[in-house]
Amino acid sequence: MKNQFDYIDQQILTKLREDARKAFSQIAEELNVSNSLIHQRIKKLTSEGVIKNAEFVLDEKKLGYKTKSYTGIRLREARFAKEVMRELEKIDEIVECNFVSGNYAIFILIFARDNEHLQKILYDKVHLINGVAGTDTFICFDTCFKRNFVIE
Amino acid sequence: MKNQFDYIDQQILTKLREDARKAFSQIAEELNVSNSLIHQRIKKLTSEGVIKNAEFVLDEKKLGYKTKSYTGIRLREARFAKEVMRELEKIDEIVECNFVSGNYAIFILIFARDNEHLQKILYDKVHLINGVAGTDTFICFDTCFKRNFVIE
DNA sequence: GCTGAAACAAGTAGTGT
DNA sequence: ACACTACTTGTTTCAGC
Repeated sequence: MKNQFDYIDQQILTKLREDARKAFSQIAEELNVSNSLIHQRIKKLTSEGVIKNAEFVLDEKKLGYKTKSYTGIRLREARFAKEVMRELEKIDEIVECNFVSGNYAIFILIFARDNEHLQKILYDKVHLINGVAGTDTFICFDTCFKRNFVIE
Repeated sequence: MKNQFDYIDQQILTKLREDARKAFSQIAEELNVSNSLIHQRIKKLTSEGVIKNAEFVLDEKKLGYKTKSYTGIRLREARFAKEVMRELEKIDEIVECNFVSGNYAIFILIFARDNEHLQKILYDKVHLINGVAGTDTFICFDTCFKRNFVIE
């Protein structure tokens, strides 16, 4: 099964994923096509939702978030999931929230200033949410690597 | 304790994190400062490593990755960690790898085409790495939210 | 540490094949 | 589905305050 994306689409996505500020005109030059073709393709890919947005990636440690943790949440009863999720969304330090299979109902990613701050988030906020039975926290000592998936 | 970043830095980071293609000149206008000041600040923030890079965010599902999973890896002996990590890095579908505290030594994020593909990655690749005792996989049914941390 | 002007490069839209 | 042209806008550098 092949994707609905041709070589030009694939190249555009690859190049812009590496550098969102890359000039469209330069991509055109590298692919030996016109400026406006690149424009049209990007417009198409954006309207299709393949391109979601463009963002600057910032260093969270340099901005004061030294403690990163993955935390699994156990629920008292499975039916609390949505309600708990809505409460979790109110906590700014929780930057990602997933419904998952397995031991935990919900799996979250937390960026805290330090370990003490993380403890406060867990004890004074997450644990007080109605329906939360308990949490298991995996503190991230080091992100060995982080990269993009392959576009085929 | 305050950050070493003033209002202009903070605004630049916030605006560019929301939209990496935003014109620097427009940021200048919004903040009522000169064009070149924005340039100088961005240069400074980039050289300091606060700004890491700029990337387009793509929809992984539309590009064929339907199954996302968080997977914890248990090691036969803790000292295998680095070696195992280097082997994990060779598997393209593993897009993030962390050393963590708790039950698992290593925690990874996998983007697979479907459940069958995920199974192959785990059984035919991860489980064959020397030092890996076992894995626990949390398949992500839904990412309820994903957002940026607050810049203060 | 910041501005302003000027030269250059890129983005955008319309037209034509 | 693509290229060409003309017009608008943004980027970048540097002299000067």
